[in-house]
Amino acid sequence: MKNYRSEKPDGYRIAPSPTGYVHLGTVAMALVNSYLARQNHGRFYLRIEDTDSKRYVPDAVEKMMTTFNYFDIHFAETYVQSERAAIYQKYAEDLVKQGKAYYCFCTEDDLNQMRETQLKNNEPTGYYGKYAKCRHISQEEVARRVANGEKYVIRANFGYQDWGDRITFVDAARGEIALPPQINDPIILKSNGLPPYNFAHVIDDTLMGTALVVRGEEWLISTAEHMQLCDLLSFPRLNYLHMPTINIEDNGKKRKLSKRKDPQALVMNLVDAGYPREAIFEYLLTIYNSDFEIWRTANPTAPLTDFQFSIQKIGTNNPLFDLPKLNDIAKNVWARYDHATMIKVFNAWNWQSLPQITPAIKARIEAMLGVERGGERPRKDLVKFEDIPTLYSYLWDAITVDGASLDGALLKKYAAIYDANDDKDTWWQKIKNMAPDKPSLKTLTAQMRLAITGKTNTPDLWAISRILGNEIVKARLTRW
RNA sequence: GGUCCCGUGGUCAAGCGGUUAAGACACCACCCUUUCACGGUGGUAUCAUGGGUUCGAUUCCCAUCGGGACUACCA
Repeated sequence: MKNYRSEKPDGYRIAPSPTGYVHLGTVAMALVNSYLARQNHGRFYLRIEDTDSKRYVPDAVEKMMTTFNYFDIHFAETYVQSERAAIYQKYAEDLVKQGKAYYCFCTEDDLNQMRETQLKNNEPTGYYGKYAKCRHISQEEVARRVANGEKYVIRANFGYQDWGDRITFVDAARGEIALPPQINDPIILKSNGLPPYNFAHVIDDTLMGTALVVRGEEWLISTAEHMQLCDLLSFPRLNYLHMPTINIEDNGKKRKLSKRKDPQALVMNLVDAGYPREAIFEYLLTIYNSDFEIWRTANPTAPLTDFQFSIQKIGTNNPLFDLPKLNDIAKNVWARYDHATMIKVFNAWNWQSLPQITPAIKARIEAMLGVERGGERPRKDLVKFEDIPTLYSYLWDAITVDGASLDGALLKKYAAIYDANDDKDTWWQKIKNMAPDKPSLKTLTAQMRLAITGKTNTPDLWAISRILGNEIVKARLTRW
């Protein structure tokens, strides 16, 4: 076991519970912690918080690791809380021996009854004061009841300590916070022999040497209890940083991103939709570090790891998830990639999910991914691969065209001179020759574009025509 | 209900006692353009409210209101 006293804590971590899915917020925490670890020359580690036996999900850890790997998130160490039961038990028993914790035999019914009474009397709910019945059970009785096979939990005895009016600490992002002490005697060991979050957190982060506990804002209030637990265990108090949580607007109300209602909440949904990983990182960085965008503008092509993450620039508001913003970032990320990278990323994506995909169409898509790419002003119309069937619908054989405005004779004239082998200048020269004045160049190209692609708004027509080839282009031109 | 956090445009936000209150997204207009884009320029729009403190408050204090979180043998 690590002796925390002899080492300077240098760890940063994420501590998800294994539900099988990685939440956007978890990726955000991973991102922030890995920056902090890198910048402070610390370790970045993973702790699986699986002490809730009711919430067991098979293969959950494997599934999460797949996602982390996909995002190139790697850990120096990995801990699993359920494998550490003996450690928590030892600390809990030690506290019992010191009179700082005690066995509690109250059943669920007892506790429900207690809560009802408290509610009825307008008293705060919880296990405290006169309601903490098991505080005073004698050692003999404890031994007897345990021997009898009665179920029990271990509770910290906060009642005997004097915690003062307030417990204060400095949150790395928010400054000084003053909280009333927890007066309840919290459970530190559940009847299944495992600790709940509060106890496991304090022990693990102390033993594992966490320099800064970076976690969601939802933990802010319980920090008082965590400090009391540290005190009880004679551990130095931990350092904390509470991050804002990402919300979403629902009927004019803010609420946390929910994995059931909001597909964006699960990062793999975003990935499956064909967003670039980097866009997800960049979006999270714009949310969590207000000068990221300024840095990105100044360093358009620098790798993300060059960015200096700053704790001072973490906001304290809970931001709303903004899909248009993510989309914009995605466009810019794609625009930075070269054609070879695009093809690589596209192939790594589950392109098989595209409708009616054939080798020929896939080849067209890959070619399309190179159109107007590179150079000073790359095109920015692709958000996510999932959009390809609508964005580049003309790459499929069957297209629907609203041809009401099309001039069949004109298009046939163009079909007659079109040759996919022409270079761009030749192609353009032919078009100019075709339309000295009669139809303006603008109308002519609009007609061609509509007939060939079914759209009024597409990338370079010459490039698209070449990808489709003589046969298809001419067929589409001559059917009006 | 209690406790804690938060409150600058539609969204993300800079600001940290004196500013024409940055910037990004979205929206609109115009410009550029050998097609479509990209890009460029400009525009609409913000300090929740009420009290203080101060020569002066977006900035500091208090109250109100609003939003969020916690209040489990879940994390």
